[in-house]
Amino acid sequence: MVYRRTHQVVKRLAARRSAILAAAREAAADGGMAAVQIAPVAVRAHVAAGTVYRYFPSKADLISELIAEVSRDELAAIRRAADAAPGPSSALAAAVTTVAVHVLSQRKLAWGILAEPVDVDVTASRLASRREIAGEIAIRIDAAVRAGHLPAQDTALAATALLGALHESLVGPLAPDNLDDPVKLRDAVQTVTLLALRAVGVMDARARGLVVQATTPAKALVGA
Amino acid sequence: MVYRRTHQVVKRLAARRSAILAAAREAAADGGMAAVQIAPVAVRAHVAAGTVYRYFPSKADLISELIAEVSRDELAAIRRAADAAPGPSSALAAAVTTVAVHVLSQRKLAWGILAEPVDVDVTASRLASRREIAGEIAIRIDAAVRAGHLPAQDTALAATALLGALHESLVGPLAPDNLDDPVKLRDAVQTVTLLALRAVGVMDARARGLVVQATTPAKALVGA
DNA sequence: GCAAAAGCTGAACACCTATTCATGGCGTCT
DNA sequence: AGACGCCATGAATAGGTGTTCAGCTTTTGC
Repeated sequence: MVYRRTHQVVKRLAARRSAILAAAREAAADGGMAAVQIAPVAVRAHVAAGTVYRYFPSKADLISELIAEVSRDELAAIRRAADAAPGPSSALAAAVTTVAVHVLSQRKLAWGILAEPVDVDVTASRLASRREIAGEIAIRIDAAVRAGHLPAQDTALAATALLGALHESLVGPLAPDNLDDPVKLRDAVQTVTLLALRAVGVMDARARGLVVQATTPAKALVGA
Repeated sequence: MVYRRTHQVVKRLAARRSAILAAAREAAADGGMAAVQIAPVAVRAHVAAGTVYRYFPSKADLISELIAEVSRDELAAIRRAADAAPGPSSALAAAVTTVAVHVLSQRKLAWGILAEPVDVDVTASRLASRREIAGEIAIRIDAAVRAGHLPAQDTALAATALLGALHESLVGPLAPDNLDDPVKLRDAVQTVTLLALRAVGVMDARARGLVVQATTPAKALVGA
């Protein structure tokens, strides 16, 4: 063998791969999943269309990785927020709020990751993504239940329902469209968080709504 | 003019149109929206592919009407159930239960109507469908609020969130897949109804969960 | 029965984007 | 410096499905 990948090359390859993924993410954040087409993404990443296929076997794989990546970031943010909370109930509230703020900060991207029609099959990665997030929420609900703050319940189902409520009301087609106003945005987050927490049995949810103020402002979360 | 539509012909045309819509509905109930393709639908309706275009300008229109039709049926069922209830809270519970039972009875169809990726743009009719159903739920929430059974709240947002919770947990990708068992089915309906009612502030929701027993059994609702 | 008009047919077309692959360029090792 | 081979290119290809339309069938009114 007269050719071996040098460290420099490996780094360049990795960078290019990241660039392609980043380009896909930008495209999705910009115009939804519909905008994630091979040719435009390639242009964004400053490579040729064929090059994309040297890094991803197919468009489905590209989008799947995109979903996985966003999902990982989201999960990390949720954990960070929840772990920083003083108790199980606050942790749950923080987790819910984090999801709400994130999806609102990146509506198009969230819609694309969650539910937007795509011409390739990405059900598997979407399922995995939802499972991860729902699982994390379920864990937090469970903790609150064990701490005696919530009634016993089917935590998995409850977590799924919570996410459904958040997504539908904040990024779904019926979501209010005037959420650019920061005040209304915060109101929406608070209202939905309140609903979600009451759904699982929190009684003093209104008081906990204040945790919204304690979390990192939306701006800082946009990039995460 | 030596040709005028006779009553008989008008009836035949209407019948054919219905047949095509029915075929589309069957296809959707059978294999989701992905199965609603012009050629197969035409076969099911016993017409040629071209004939479909004599009744619907495009596939998007066909699917839009399908969505509208199912939505109308759903709305009627919700109203019927809610109006039969003795009071505002029961009406709300009945409405929620009806939605839950219906989507569970026709998972594939519901998924297709609500969220399944489609290759044509049906956002408008989906939006209208959601708006109608959510509006009806909002009305029922509002009635309960006015009766003093629920705290004041943004009823439109609450209704949207409720539907999101129902849909995600019952027909979404994370929905339990063993809901063929009638017992588990009823459990799921009851659990999700409980969650939904608590979300809007019902305190004695557990007791109201019993309304599930009072509603028409799933079997009778399948065709509706 | 016949001409005119509407309805129906289904094979051919059109369109759109993911995917391929022959070609050229660049990095690596002796 | 030179030869070898990986990497990148992007125009051409492929494939599938919605849509069209010229010809055929059915219905109507006389």
